[in-house]
This record gives sequence, structure tokens and C-alpha cells, in this order.
Amino acid sequence: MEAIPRPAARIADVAARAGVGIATVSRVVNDRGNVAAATRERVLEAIRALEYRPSSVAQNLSLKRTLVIGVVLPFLTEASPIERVRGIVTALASSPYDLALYDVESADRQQRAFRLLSDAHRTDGLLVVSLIPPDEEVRRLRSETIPCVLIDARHDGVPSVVIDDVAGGELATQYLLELGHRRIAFIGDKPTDPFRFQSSRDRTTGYERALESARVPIRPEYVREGTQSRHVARSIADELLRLPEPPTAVFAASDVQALGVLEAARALRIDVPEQLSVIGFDDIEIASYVGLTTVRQRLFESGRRGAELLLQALAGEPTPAHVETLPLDLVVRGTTRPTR
Amino acid sequence: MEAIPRPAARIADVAARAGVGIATVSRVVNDRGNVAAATRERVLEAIRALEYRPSSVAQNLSLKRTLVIGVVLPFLTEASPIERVRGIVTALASSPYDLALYDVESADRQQRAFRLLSDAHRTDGLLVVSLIPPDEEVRRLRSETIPCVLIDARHDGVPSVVIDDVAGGELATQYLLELGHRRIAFIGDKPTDPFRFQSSRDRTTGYERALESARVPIRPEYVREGTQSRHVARSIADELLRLPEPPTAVFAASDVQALGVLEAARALRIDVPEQLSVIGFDDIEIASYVGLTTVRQRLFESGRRGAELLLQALAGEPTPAHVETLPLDLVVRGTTRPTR
DNA sequence: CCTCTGGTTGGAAGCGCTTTCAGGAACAGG
DNA sequence: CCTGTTCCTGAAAGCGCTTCCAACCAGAGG
Repeated sequence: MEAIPRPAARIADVAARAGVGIATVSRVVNDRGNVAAATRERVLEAIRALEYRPSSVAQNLSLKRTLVIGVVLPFLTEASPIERVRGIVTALASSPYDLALYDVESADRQQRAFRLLSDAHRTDGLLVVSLIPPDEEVRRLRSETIPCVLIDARHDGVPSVVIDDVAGGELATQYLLELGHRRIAFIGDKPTDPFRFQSSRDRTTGYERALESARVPIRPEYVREGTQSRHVARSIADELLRLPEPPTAVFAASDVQALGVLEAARALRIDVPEQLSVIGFDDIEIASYVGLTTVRQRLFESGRRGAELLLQALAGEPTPAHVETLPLDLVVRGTTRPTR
Repeated sequence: MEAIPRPAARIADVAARAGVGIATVSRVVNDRGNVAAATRERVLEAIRALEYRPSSVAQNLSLKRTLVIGVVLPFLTEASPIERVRGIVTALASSPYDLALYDVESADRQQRAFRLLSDAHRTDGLLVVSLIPPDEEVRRLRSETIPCVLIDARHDGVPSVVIDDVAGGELATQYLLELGHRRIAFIGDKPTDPFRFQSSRDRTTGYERALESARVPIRPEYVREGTQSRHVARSIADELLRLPEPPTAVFAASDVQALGVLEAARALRIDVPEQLSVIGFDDIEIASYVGLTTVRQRLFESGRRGAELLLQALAGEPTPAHVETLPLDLVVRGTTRPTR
């Protein structure tokens, strides 16, 4: 337990101690053939004695790779990105790649782009989650042949793992319609949200389509937008429920927002699901605890699958499909009920 | 949007194009003084034209640093480590350091130690969460002067951020006692769990102390151990509640386990909190949704604080205290009630 | 006994950057 | 017009590793 600062051993130290050339040490370390057994043993002994570990930085420079996969995503603090990261971590666990996380939550888009770019060199591949990379950046990545896979985002020519948000919106709305609901409200994200507004908009489209094909008129006062937060969703729901003709069902574009709706209902002593049906989207972990009916998207799976695709690309295998669409399932729990 | 693979520009390319030496380019890039304005402009122009970005790998090799902080932790898939990671990410956001995640969930201890060691070179500092690093490793880290901070773990001479688990256990148990409960069960982790058994054991100690000072006899059949899972806790709780003389209150060593207790009670149609009080530990996000009374530990804060300490050490500032203990709070929600 | 073959080995060149060091230019003062 | 400063600048030496290539050694075959 001595605390004498001693610099880490370098390959030359090992070579000197074993009385061989550094090339030989390198061969032993990397298990590249043609080293006499006796020599190998001597080198191994020296490595042990010196506690030598190759500097990955130097290896990387020499090999022109980094063995790290960059994951760029917004809102790491929220439940659904976390779920995806879990999937990514799982897929990467058995690979030689490390994972570097870049949360762009607070950064403005400029800075985000900048970081991405300047980090291109320190990354063998990129996983971009819920973010659409600027054309400029995609061009660069491609010209430097750094593989990239998008998760929950699309960009021409970049492989991606997505869901069909329109279908998801339809699925949820149709289910409510089947239960007999006709006054169905929708709470989505603000289109000004630079990040995920596309998927929310698609879900809105799905909602509208479902209503249209059921010949239920769309009431503008039922279609609301807020930010992706329980708090805001709660106050929107509150307004909705105080309407002269309140909805009998609410479709929230995310579980987090659905939880806000649940809170609003509770505060107003409106029983769910007796007086109000609520359906969410995502199926985050909490959803199962509170018994929320929702549209499940495979968040974990999206991360895993995206990482797998990237790993394939990194391995030089051709990336199979350009856009991979993950299935959605309706998960019926306790917050929805037929109208009586 | 051409897809012609073109290798990334190197510093020499920039130098050539600008008609200067590479040293000058380096000076411009790093904003190190003494470059004539005209020269600087020419270099900047070349950088722009070639879309030059310095290779951080090469920089790192030259500078002998990596600008990455390694975070080693088990069970990234669970709620509480995630919460800590969030704190770490937050603290690191404004620093130049990147974050590399090493989840040791599946790996056995051997491999974990190995990874840690061999990665020492690719990391400027280490944050170890809920894991006690082997002496061997600590020695190495110290001799190579790689700063390290422990979160939710202790090791002689290594700064750490922890909580007082004994006090936490006492806090929870005392509260139940104050509510009038006398038949209080405890569900902790199996001591065989190589990872977190220490904190669970400390909480058990706290539980026992509280009972002792209240002169309430400890009943062995009330003190149970399981793994850190809702499922297992549920079946343990089930057994507990079927006892001829079932407990009127359960203290679970973690919120996740408390949720299992809640499930068991629901299945047995035992009303919480009317017939059974339940208190957890941690205050993970779900706890607030389900209204679980619990002992809050500042998970997010622990990550942030640990990262801050590491950053300080990295900056050469002396690390203030060796062991920093974060406060615990009793959060009373809806799963506890006085005995009538 | 000599040449050939194939397994071993070390020297040295790179990977792309930082930084030291010394040389040059320009300018001020004498 | 000369000398001393002050600035600017580029060559070159690392940083620690991989790998090409040439050299070497031994045993096999002739």
C-alpha cells in the first residue's frame, strides 16, 4: 500500500526487462503469432512484474480507432431515453467498445452540433437518439466513413430504428373509439420543441386519422399541446376536464403526460377509469406500477437494436435495412374502460 | 452530399495549405499566444476549408491525458444507479470531461477488476459507484496518481460520498415505532450479494437498534432477506403476511422491495395503510407516484457531489473531506399510518 | 558441408499532435 | 548604420504503440 507515485510501465520498459525488442512485446500482448514459447514466457513475466498495461490511447492512435461508441441524446434525465440507453449498454456489453454519453439537454443546437463534430475523431461510431443530425454533419460523418445509426429519428441514407408514430396514434385512438368514447382529447408536445416534435406531430396525425375514419368530428378544443412534462400536462388536463363538455377519454402523447392527466383527474375527484379513460404512450416502467393503459414502444429494444446495427456496420458487415420499424403494442391496464 | 470517402484532414494538411509549420497551426488551434494576426487568419482559413478538427486521440497521447472520466457501477438497469448517473452527467456537463460508462452487472468480479485496471490508462479519473474496489486496484490507481472517488462505498484513504445506512435504518424503524407499531418486519438483501450487502446490513443494524432502544424484542421470523427485486420481496412479504401473527408494518431496505410488499398486500386484499404500513428506502421516482413513504437518500446529489469532488481532484485542488455523508430524510406519504 | 526455408526477432517508420528550442525578422534605441 | 530586444516561426523530438521489413538462426534437404 505504498503511495510512491510511479509512472505506469511502458512497452519499452517491458522490452528492456525481458531483454527483447518492443515489437516482440507487442506481439505477445496482442497474441499475434510467431513468438518462441520461451521468449513469450519471459515477456509475460516482465509484464507481470511491471504491472504493464498497454496505453489504449497510444494503441488507438496507432490503430486509428478509438473503441468508443458515442451516444448522443437529449434529456438523459427522462425515463424513456434512459430506457434506450439501457438497451444500448446491454448490446455493447459483449463488444470491445466503450460507451461515451453526450447529453445535449442543456446545450443549444449550435453547441450540440459542434460537440458532435469535434468528437467525431474520438469515436468509432455514433448512435444518435431522438435527434436529427444536421445534413452538414451527416455529410462529414459519411465522408470520414464513421458509421452512424439513428434511434427514434430519421435521416436520408442513415440507417435508423424507429416506430410508426402515426400508427401508434391511430392505435391508441381506435382503442378508445372501440370502447365507445367519442369525446376524446389529445395532449401532445409543443411543435416549438426543437427535439421531439416530429413524433408528437405524427401521433397527432394518427389521432386525427382514427377519428376521421370513425367519422367522429375533430374538436380543436380537445387537441392540446404542452411540453413533455407531467406538470404542464396536468394543468392542460385540468382545463380540459373543466370544459362545459369535457372529454370522456384522453390520449396523451407520452406516459409522463398521461401521469399528469391522472393527477389532474384525481385532484378534481374524477374517477379513472369510471368517469375518464386515459391512455399514454411509451410504456415506461412507472406505467405498470400505476396501471396505466398505454401504447408500448420497445424503448429498450430500440437501443439494443440500434447498437447492434452500429456494431454490424463497425464490423464491416453491410447494414441490412435502412429503416427498421419496431412494433407497437396496445397494453391495456386499468385506466381505460368502455363508456357505459 | 457527396459520398466520396475523404480522410479527415490532419494538422500537416492545414499547415501545408496555409503555408506555415505545424507548430503554428497548433498554436492557432489551441489559442496559445504569439501568432501574427495575418498568419492566424490564413491558418483559420485553411482549417475552415479543410474542415479540420484536431484528433483528440493524438492530442491525448501527446498531452498524456484522456479527458474522460470513467464511471464504474453495477446494475445500471436499476432505478437508483441511474439516478446517480444523472447527477454525474449533470456535474460533468460543464466540464471538458467526457463520461465513459462501465456497467459491471453481468461481469463477475474478476473481470470487473480486470477491466478497471486495463482501462486505467484511458481514464483521467474514476468514479466508482456502489462497489468497493479491491486494495490492489486502489494501490495501482494511487501509484499512477489517477484520482478516484467512491459513491455509496468506502475504502480507506479514498474520498467518498456516502450515507449513514445505520441511521437510515433507525430513522425508518423509529418512525414506525412512533406510529405505534410493534410488530415490524424487515426485508433486506441477501448477504451473499457481493455488491450491496453492506448497506443492507447496516440498515438491518439500524432496524435492530431502533427496536432495542424501544425495548421491542426482535423477532427473527420478521427479519428476512431476499435479492434486490420486487418479485422476491413480494413473495417474502406474502409469507410474512400469512404468519399466524403477521407484522403490522414492514420496513423494506429499498423502494423496489417495498413495491413488492405493496403488491403482496394488494394480492392478499390487505389494505395499505389501514391494515399494514410500509416504508421503503431510497425515494426513487416511482415512490412519489405510488405514494410510498420512504427514507430519501439523495441519489442524484450523490452522483453530482462525487463528480464534483473528482473534478476538484483533477484540477489539482486538495479534496476537502475524505468521507462526505449526505443527509437522509423521512418522506411521509400514504403507505404508513398510526396503529389504531 | 552448403544452401534453402521458415520461424523469430529487432529496428525503424509511422499514427497526429504538443512543445522546446533556436533561428529570423522587424523594430527600437544608440 | 549597428546592436539588442521582442515577436514570430518551423524543425524536430517526443507521447506509446503497431507493423513492415530486413536480418538472423536453425534445422532440413541436397
